[in-house]
This record gives sequence, C-alpha cells and structure tokens, in this order.
Amino acid sequence: MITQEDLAKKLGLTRTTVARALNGSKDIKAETKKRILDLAEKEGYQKNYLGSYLAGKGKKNIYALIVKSLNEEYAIQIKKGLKDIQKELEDFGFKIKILETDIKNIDEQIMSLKNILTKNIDGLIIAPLDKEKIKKILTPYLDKIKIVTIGETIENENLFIESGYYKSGRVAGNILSTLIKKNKKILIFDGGDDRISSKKYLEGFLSQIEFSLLKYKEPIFIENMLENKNKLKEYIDEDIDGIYLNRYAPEIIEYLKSENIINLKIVTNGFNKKIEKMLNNKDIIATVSEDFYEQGYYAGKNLFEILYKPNLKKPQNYTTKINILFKESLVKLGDLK
Amino acid sequence: MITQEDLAKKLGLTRTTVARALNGSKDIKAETKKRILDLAEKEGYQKNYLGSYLAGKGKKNIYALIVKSLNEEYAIQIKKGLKDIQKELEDFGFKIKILETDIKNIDEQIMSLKNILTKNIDGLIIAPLDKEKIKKILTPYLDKIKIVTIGETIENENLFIESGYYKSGRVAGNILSTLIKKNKKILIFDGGDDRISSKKYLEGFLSQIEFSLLKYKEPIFIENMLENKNKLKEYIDEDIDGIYLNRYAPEIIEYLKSENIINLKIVTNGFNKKIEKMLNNKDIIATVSEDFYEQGYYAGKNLFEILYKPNLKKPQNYTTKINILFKESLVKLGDLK
DNA sequence: TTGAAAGCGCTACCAT
DNA sequence: ATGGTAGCGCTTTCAA
Repeated sequence: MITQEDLAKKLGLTRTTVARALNGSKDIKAETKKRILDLAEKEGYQKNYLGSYLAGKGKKNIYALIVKSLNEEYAIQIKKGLKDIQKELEDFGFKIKILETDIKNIDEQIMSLKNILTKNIDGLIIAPLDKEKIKKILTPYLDKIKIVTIGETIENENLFIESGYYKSGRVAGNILSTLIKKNKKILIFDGGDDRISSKKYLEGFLSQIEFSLLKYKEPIFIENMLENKNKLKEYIDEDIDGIYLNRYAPEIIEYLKSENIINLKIVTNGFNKKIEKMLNNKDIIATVSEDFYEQGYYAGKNLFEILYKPNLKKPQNYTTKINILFKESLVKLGDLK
Repeated sequence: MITQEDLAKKLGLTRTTVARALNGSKDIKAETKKRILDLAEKEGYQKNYLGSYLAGKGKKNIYALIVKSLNEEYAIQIKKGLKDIQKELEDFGFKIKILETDIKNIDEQIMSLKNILTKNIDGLIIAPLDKEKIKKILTPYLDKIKIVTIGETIENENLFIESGYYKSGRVAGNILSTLIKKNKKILIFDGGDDRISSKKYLEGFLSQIEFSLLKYKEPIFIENMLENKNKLKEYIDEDIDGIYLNRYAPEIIEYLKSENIINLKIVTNGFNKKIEKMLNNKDIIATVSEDFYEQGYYAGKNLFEILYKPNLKKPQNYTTKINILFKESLVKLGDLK
C-alpha cells in the first residue's frame, strides 16, 4: 500500500503538501498539485479511509426521511435496516437521525426536509413523495450533501434505490397464472394509488396476465373500498378461480370468508403481519414483496461509503431484491427439528 | 467514547498497562489487571477496532476451503461473495486465500486442510465434506484459529452458516402441491446423496407432500440415472400432473421432451445456468434455492468481524436466505422499460 | 510488573 | 504556497 508519505518522499515534498493536493485545497500551486496528482495516479495511490477517519474524527451529520404508510411494515423494516447498519458502523461514529412523516401528507415531508436543510448536514436518505418538489428543494445542496433516495429518483442523487414494484407485480401475475384452472378467470382488484407501490404493482401484474384469464377488461375499482366491500360480491361467480390484490387484502379476504366465498386462489403483492397470518391460514397462496429491510440497510451502508471513502466509483442504481413467499417460506428452520 | 487513555488516567496508570490488561497479556499483576478490567466493564469501554487495526497493521492469514460440486454455480457464487466482501474490506488488509477441492474427493479436502494448518493461519472458512474427520483435525487449533463453516457444523466453530436445504425442499413441496390438479398425482425423483444438498432437499420435500398426492409410495430412484433415463418413462402415465427434481433436472427434462412428454408441472430445488434456461423456457414452473453468493459474502464478513472486533458477542448460527424463482423473477427490471 | 516512546495513515492547525 | 507538529486510539518494542 502506497501512502501520502511515500508520494511526498518521491517528490521531495512534505506529507502536508501532498495531503493538500489530494484533498483539493486551493492553498497550493497548480503545478505542484498536478505533479502530486499525476504521481498518485501513476502509483495507484488509494486513500486509506481508516486513517482519514481516525485523524478527522469526522462526525457526519446524517438524516433519513422515511415515510409511514398504510402498511406499517414498510417503515418498520426500513428503520430496522438503517439501525442495523448504523450499529455495524458505530465505530466510525456513523449515526443516522431518522425522521418519519405520513405518506398521505406530502407537505409534511417537504416541511421536514426544509427544516433539516437549515442545519449543517452531510448526508441524506429520503423516500421522496413529491419527486419534483423535492428535487427543486435539493438542487442547491447537491454538491454539499450526499443523497440517497429510496423508491423514487430525483435524478441527481448519488444513489437511487429502486423498489421494483412493477416487477413484483409481474412476478405475482406469473404465479397466479400458473395456479388458475383451465377456462377459469381471475379477478383483478385495483386498490388505487398510494404514491408508493399500489399502482406500479398493478401495472406489472396486468402486463403479465393473458387476455384469456381476464374476467373483466378493467381491474375492479371500488370507491371507498373499506365501506363498500359488499360491492365485491357482484363481481364473483363460478367462472372465477383466483383473485389478485395489493391493498386491503386483509379486509377483503375477511369479507369474502364471511360471505362464505372460499377456495379462490389469492395472490397478493406486499407483506406485513396480517398477510403473514393469511399465508399461514392458507387464505393466500403466495405473496410477492420487496425487501424493505434491505433497502434501509443498503441505503445506510452506501451513504457511509459515499461519505467516508473518497476514492469510490459510486454505484448509480440498485434494485431491491424481490421475495416470493409461500406458506412454508415462513417456517423457521430451527422450528423444524 | 471512552478510551484506554481515559481508563489509565482514572486509575493512575499508563496507557500501556491498560492495553496489556485489555489484551490479555500475562506480564501484568493479577490485581492490577482486575482493577482495569472492572473499570473497563463499569465504564462500558469498547475497543475501537479502527485504532487497533491501524496500529497493529495486522495482516491476518485467512483461508477459504470451498468445494466444487456438480452444480458449478455453487462454487462460483460462493467465490463471488467471498471476493466482494474482501474488496469491501481491503482497506483493512483483509484478504482471503481461496482453495477449491472436488466434492467427490473427500481426501483431497482433508489433505488440503492439513496442508493449510502447517502454516500460520488466523481464520478459516470451510465447507466440510466429512464432518467428523474435519472436526478431529481442527480440534487442536480451535483456540488459535477462528473458524466459519458453511453447510455443515463442526460444533466448535465460531459461526456456522446453515444452508437450509431441508426447508428449501419443504417450500418446493408447498409450491408443487398448490399447482397440481385435483385427483392427479406427482412423481418424486430421488437423485441420490451428493453429501451436500440432494438428500436434505428430498427429505424436506417429502415432509410437505400429502399422501394423496403420491403416485408411488417411495421416491423413484434410478441407478446411473444419466445412462438409464429411458426407465423414467415407465413411471409416467395419465395420473401424473407434476414432477419434483433436485438433480439431473436438465437431462431428465430433455429426455421427457424428446419422448414428447410435456405439460407436466415441474418444480426443482437448486439453481444454475441450465435451470435458469429451463425456467425461461417454461420447462420448469419454479425452483427453490439457496443464496450461495450470500453464504460466501456472509462467511467472509463475519470472519472479519470475529477476527477484527474483539468485543463482539459472536453470532452462533445463520441460516441462508431461500429464494423462490418463477420465470418472471429472472427478468431484469432495467429490461422492462 | 510497569512505563516511555514510536508509529500506523491521515487531518488540522500554526508558522513561515 | 509550503512545512512543522500534534494527535486520533491503538499496538509494539525497548527500557526500567
């Protein structure tokens, strides 16, 4: 490993000057800087970030602005991931301040962001609700603050963690298709747009479903679903062998059971405690979801690397893993023996 | 953060003495040691491993003894994981020497291990073929060498990464069950024991399958499968709607197609390039497999932590994630837009 | 059995 | 614009 000291010796300079060149100080003659940088390049110098950290003791100011959705599991898992990576890196003084706002309250997120920006901040993790507004607000800070976005890109961030809801929908479509009896149909339920996942799930699902499987040309949409569950029954008949859901699954399934409509093959997108229970009950055959824990963990980990490792070709994009869960997926290996 | 210096001051000692107590040196009076350790405990002292590393420049000698199986993907993925984590930690001088031996050659692994042990080695990652022999060989080294095992435990290692083949088999059973038409049967194929996964996959699968789905009481076993594929045909008739495979899947499916036996629902355990192709061709509906990349990555990462972070409550056990793959799982999100 | 001092690779601050 | 020096938290070597 080649050090700043090594470079200094070869050029007849001191470490201090070399460090200055490497850290982009302007208190240095352009020519000296060039000589140093050229040699560093030639010798394949890589800054040791351990030394940097220890010397700098650089406590970075990092915020994560996450979103509480109808599916509580979403925020819980992301937070868990953030906290785990924080713990792993605590020896670096790596600490993330987590702020949560409500998914339905776009302005709350904007306000929260503006508030954070009044402080001295080095890194930001955000799941933007209103992409355009957030982008506009952040633009002036882009060279000061390292940014990781989750779910939605603002196009100038250092890393965008993509959720792949569309793909999850496709996979769900793939699975449900294989389950349906010949000449039977499926019912597709449109849960509306939650500004995060629902719409994209549905689009992906539809892209996978063959025309012949459709009972209705359009997905079923029921206004104020939770109050109007009884309307669902109108759409169900002998033809139908399966249902796709991505919102209100617990409520809808509960309702169907109460009406004694059973034995339908149900595949969902998303995961939370209720869906887990329904899988266990065999009310649902399979669900397809993103690994939100991993999103939090990966967001934190990468922000750390971007912040602490100066010589890093930064990752541009990352797509979350997609998990397919059947009932048996939930069983812990330890419980089997 | 409390430092050794802090402890020294409070006790009226020097850093050196404190360090000695903390590092378990014997050149120290028992009483002094106790005073230091007690205070450290009380103050919640945690050694900063960055400082340790930088001071010690402790190049550790680490070996990984992995196994080349019939499924080449197994070793490829584990190696990839090992290399990725190595790269991530290279600033710590973390480097793993990877040695591969053949899965069928148990003695080769033993020899390779014995050879390694003649060297000065700090950490070892191993996927033991003969558990008992390996255990016996390693016993005398247990306090000198930190050990991570993959797939099979030797009971005294620092971390055992469990593969969960049994569970994978269960999940495969779960999936195939949901796919089979009423009153139809499945054919279960016994691929024999490869000392890694096959047998466990099959056991798991069987545990999940209801009696009513079985066509034959016992899984079909065909000696020298690859030469005797034609025997398979004897077992297939109108009753059968699905097949379970965990070895020789490509060869068997190729054969069935050549005999014009199609439209059977096939679910497999395991993953490699050939299975990927069959999923894409819809020859297979789903496959259930372990994330071997993760096993390598996690093995390396944890060995690092055990080796470099002295104050660690070490993890005892880790079960690999299990992936269910349908055709659409293979599509890259980027290709969809 | 304890202490003093040097040094790992780097940053930060002061002096020139 | 450049250099000198101290120090981050720790290990290691030598001296007492």
